Amino acid sequence: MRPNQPSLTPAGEVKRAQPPTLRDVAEAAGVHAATASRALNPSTRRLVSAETARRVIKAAKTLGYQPNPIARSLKTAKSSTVGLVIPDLTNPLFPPIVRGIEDVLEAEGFSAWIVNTDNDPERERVRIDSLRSRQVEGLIIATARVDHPFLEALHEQGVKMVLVNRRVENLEVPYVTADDATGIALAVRHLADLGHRRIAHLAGPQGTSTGVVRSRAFRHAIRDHGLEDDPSLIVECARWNEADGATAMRELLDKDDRFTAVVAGNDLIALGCYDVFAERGISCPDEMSVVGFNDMPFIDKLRPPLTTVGVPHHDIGAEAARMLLDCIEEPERRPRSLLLPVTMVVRDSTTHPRPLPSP
Amino acid sequence: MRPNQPSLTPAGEVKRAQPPTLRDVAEAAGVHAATASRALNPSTRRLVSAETARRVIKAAKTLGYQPNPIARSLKTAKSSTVGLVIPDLTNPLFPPIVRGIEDVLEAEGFSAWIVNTDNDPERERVRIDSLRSRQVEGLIIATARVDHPFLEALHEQGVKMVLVNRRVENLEVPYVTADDATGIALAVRHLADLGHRRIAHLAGPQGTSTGVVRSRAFRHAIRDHGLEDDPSLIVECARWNEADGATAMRELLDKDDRFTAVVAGNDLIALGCYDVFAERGISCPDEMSVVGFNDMPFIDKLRPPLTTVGVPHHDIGAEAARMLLDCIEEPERRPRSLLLPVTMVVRDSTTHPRPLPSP
DNA sequence: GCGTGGACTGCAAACGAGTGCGGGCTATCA
DNA sequence: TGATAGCCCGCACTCGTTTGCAGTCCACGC
Repeated sequence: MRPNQPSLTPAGEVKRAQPPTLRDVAEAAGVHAATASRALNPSTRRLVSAETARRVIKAAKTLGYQPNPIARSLKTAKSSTVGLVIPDLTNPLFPPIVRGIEDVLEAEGFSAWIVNTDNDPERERVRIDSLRSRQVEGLIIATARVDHPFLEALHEQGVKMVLVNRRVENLEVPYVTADDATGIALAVRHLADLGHRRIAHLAGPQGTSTGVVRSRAFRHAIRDHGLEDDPSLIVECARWNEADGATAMRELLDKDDRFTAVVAGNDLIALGCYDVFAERGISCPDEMSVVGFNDMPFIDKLRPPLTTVGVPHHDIGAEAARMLLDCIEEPERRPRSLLLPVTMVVRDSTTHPRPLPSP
Repeated sequence: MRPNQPSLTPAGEVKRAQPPTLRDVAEAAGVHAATASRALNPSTRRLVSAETARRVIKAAKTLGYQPNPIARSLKTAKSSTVGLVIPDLTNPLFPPIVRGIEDVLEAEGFSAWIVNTDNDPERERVRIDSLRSRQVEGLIIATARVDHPFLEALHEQGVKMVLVNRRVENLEVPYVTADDATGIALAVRHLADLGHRRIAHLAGPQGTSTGVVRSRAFRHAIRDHGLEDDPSLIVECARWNEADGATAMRELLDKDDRFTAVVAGNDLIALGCYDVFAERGISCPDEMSVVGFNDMPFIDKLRPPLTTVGVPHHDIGAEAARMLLDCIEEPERRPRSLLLPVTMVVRDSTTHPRPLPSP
């Protein structure tokens, strides 16, 4: 039945190609499987004598015994596994976060199942259900929207989770995000220092907390610096990508030609601006300054290198993972969230505004 | 003991918060668990009467029954899981491949464990061991080197695997790669057509099949077009990244200033060239043309947009996954490999050579 | 009327590890 | 010497599912 049948030794016993099991170890050490189990598990080792523990451990090592995590999970109802829910892995924002998460999980003996939702709620539901049926012990979620009933339902069912990059309104769930408000304030100050007075904002989707926080911070910063406070200078992008960034930029240019700088909701939206500049022959930064957000990999290689707000992606992932592990270990702890510091990364997409042509 | 204790109904029975099990379904349908199992599994459903199958399925649906994959794996020794071994997820080459893999796996009810090796052999060994102990049914490997004893050992132990982007010498293991040789031939022809006669090559590491195949194809193409065949124009990069690409480019420029174009082993190496151009005030493409390889995301946004060889990353992943599933389903089939077609993507980093300054 | 066969279904034993419980042994003390 | 406590260790069951085997029931044919 099995492709490679167990071969018979001359003595007639079956030589198993299968990896050794706990019983094999026990037998080799001359003890019962239960004893072997206790000897191998540090937290129960005190229940066996030092001598037998030593024998069992040695036998395990010589046999190359590896505990079967599936059997262990079945018995303990713990999987040492968490789910990681992101919109799309090919968005360069996420790989560094994922690495941060995995680096922490790995150190604790955990692993992550990654699922992509493509921002489709139905797909998200299906994929999360599948994660839960795989007995994940918690979820790290990067797809949260401001109003997200499904996540609320999960939370009420007691599913442990941590949000990254996003928050959900009225939901007592820990989150880890960059300090978006400060980042935007830094960006606006940078432009104001350069002399810009009329600054536009291509806001991210207002269905995401990130979009809301950043655009609110933008309005505050404009007022704090006494800059031109014109609501029509704020346009919302439907999604966080280049195409929608370009669309918003075109809309903005069509109705107003007097602003000299743009704060983009994130780097991809800034990329969309670049596309429109190319279309319309606008030179950046001479005619228009742009600031992005995130400092994505390779964004420094663009034409021109993008001035942006640097975000500690790896740390965001790492902190989120650590926080989720904390929640798993002590379920009674109350949620604690984290805002990670950002930095202003000045490159070549921003400069002094060109004096307006005299009329 | 358990944090949320099972609550008691007025009747005194225990209301379990736990998800329903197969026995619950069986009980609800008035049959034995074995029968329920057969009814729920399409391939054994013919063993039970249509009527009971209907009852069981209905009961499962009303209870919201989800089979426990852990218990199933323990019994069947199949995990519906494969391992995916890559050097580093933050290399933009991999996310599209990963998506291709997951799209196929998901459709077949499989999932992937992703591990990053950072090209460290020891780390690779540990991570693959951990995958195996998690009972993965096969591996997709993107970290293969030309000489890779560990992979050979795995293969001899009967571990099913598929290589992506790479091959291993003398190893009968299926692989899926881009048609590297044709890609390089296209790149050289493109430069030859533009009038370049003296073309350099920043080869990838010769410890990887990709590096070997591409540099061999480069030498062939140079001869086929009757171009200047100077071995000193080929420099090997230690790794496939920007820093090593830049190092190689500096070395090349220091010893020869008469070549007018470079074929980079991949896009990241080409990025390294860009850095050196900036350092030394060389203008691209006016003074030096560059061709990359892979057509990474966002590489079209560079200064200047990179001419490169387009590779169907998503398809590579998808085909590799399909191939692995085939190997799992019919272990006796002989290995079959795949070379996927590439395309020439001409952008602005290549142009006619500038006539050499008259002496 | 009895044997035969086919169609279902239940029983019980697995898969590999973890764990409450009890039994055996030794040491200690009266 | 006998009772007791304490330390180790093994027995047996459990997690949820699959599956070989055996049994039941009914219909059919000789």
